[in-house]
Amino acid sequence: MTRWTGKPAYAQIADDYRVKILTGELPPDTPLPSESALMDEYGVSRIVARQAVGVLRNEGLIHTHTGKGSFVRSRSRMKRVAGERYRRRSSTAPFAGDAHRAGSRPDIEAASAPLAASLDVAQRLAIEPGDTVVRTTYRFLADGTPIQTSTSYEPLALTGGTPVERPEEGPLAGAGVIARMDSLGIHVDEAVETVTTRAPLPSETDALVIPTGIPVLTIERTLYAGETPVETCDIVIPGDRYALTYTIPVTDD
Amino acid sequence: MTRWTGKPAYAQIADDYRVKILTGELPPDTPLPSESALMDEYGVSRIVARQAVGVLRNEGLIHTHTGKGSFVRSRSRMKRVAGERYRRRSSTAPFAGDAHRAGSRPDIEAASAPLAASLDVAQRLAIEPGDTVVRTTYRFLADGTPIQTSTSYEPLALTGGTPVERPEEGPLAGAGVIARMDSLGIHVDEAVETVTTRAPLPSETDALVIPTGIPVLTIERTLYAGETPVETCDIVIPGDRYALTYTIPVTDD
DNA sequence: TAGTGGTCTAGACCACAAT
DNA sequence: TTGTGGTCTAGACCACTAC
Repeated sequence: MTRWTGKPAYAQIADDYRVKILTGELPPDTPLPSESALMDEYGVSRIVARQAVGVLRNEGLIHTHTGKGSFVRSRSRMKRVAGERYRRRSSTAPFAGDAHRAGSRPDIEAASAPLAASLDVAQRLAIEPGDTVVRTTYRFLADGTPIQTSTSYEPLALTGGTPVERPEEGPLAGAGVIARMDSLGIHVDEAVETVTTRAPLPSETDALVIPTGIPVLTIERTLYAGETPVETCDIVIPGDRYALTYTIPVTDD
Repeated sequence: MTRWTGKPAYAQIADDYRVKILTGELPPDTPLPSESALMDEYGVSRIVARQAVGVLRNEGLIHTHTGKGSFVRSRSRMKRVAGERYRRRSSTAPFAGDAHRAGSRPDIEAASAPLAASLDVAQRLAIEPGDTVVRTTYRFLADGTPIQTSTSYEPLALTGGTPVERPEEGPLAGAGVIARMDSLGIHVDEAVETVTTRAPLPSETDALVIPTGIPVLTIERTLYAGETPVETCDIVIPGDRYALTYTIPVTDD
């Protein structure tokens, strides 16, 4: 590493290979040079070679497997179209539709329990903190690999004592919130989604099998029947496997 | 580091401080122990202490400054509400409104030039590859700090020879695409946005001053007048400074 | 001047994968 | 058995910051 271009050695090595990956000179699944090969090629110590590889891994451009090597990541994204998700008459939950369109076999794990609403959840549902809500945690899988988690909260005041009190049980199990609420005469007519991104929590890394360097998309979604919030949930999806599409009407003000 | 819990030392140290940060035990701007303090506390070498700090930095939980130390990052997000952005009669570009609502002083840099449409841009605008488009690159700043870049493409066939051919010049400079198109009798009535997340490119890190470990949100947006796309653009925003809100009507299908 | 983080060298042992 | 990446030690020099 004799030439000095104002950047540290590891950054220059990372830059070189980033260009090769992004231009397609190194297509997906191509192996990168081993750490010792990089040491020879650039005349640096192993730490520096590793650091360069680490940068690319943290950018999500490559993945590494011990004993095998580093490989260019392939990027393909499932499309989640908000407008298609929220249809009153669909008989299955929106996720199943997404998966079918992508040619994947969907699977949903769900478990629910009542609990007292936290301050945050109470605000989102326009109820009092401490009021009872039914919390349901979901994990969605496509072809056996987990691809989305969701934690949903519904006021027990709406569903308590009805056949649809628990989303994963009863006659409308797996049918989706909108259909279940419809069966109670509650007609959801609006969904509000707030999208953010961040690094995954360790628990999310486990639950969703997220490789190092991949951020997650988080969606805070609240469903409204008129002015009344009837469900709110937190959705977490791996950022490299999904694209979210929204259609917004342009109004006259 | 005598106790062994199945995780490498650096991961355990990172876990300890991640918990302290996420639970609020270490509030924003709190300094973390220095590397040598971590070496003493856990009985590890400097490399390991640094690695632990590096994990937290890559997760966006802390930021480090040479000669000063590591500090818990403060997280506050600007809200970008899609429904409020797309109003035909607003006199300023949507970004200025976002900024004003957040109490920030907005500033917009823009530069445009004609060029031949790439395959991708041509598909998005439903024109032929090679057709001339006007490309405008924007950089949006709030209180002097860059907060969003955008690269916009408009078919020259729509705007060529009119006073609004270049977005940053003419009578409607800074008024936004929708107003400019309106002045030509082209009435935008729909926006389609596709949101993804990824690590920033080096150029984006520079242009947006993105700290290590922060992903970006990318929005591919196309504006339609009826069935006709009239503008498409690629928006890049730092993932830690924005939340995107969308309102979706629930239809009967 | 002392302390901080940023970079780097030269080793070492381990688990895993391919042969 | 050989090569790979994963972890770790014990040093070193530098630039920047605070005092």
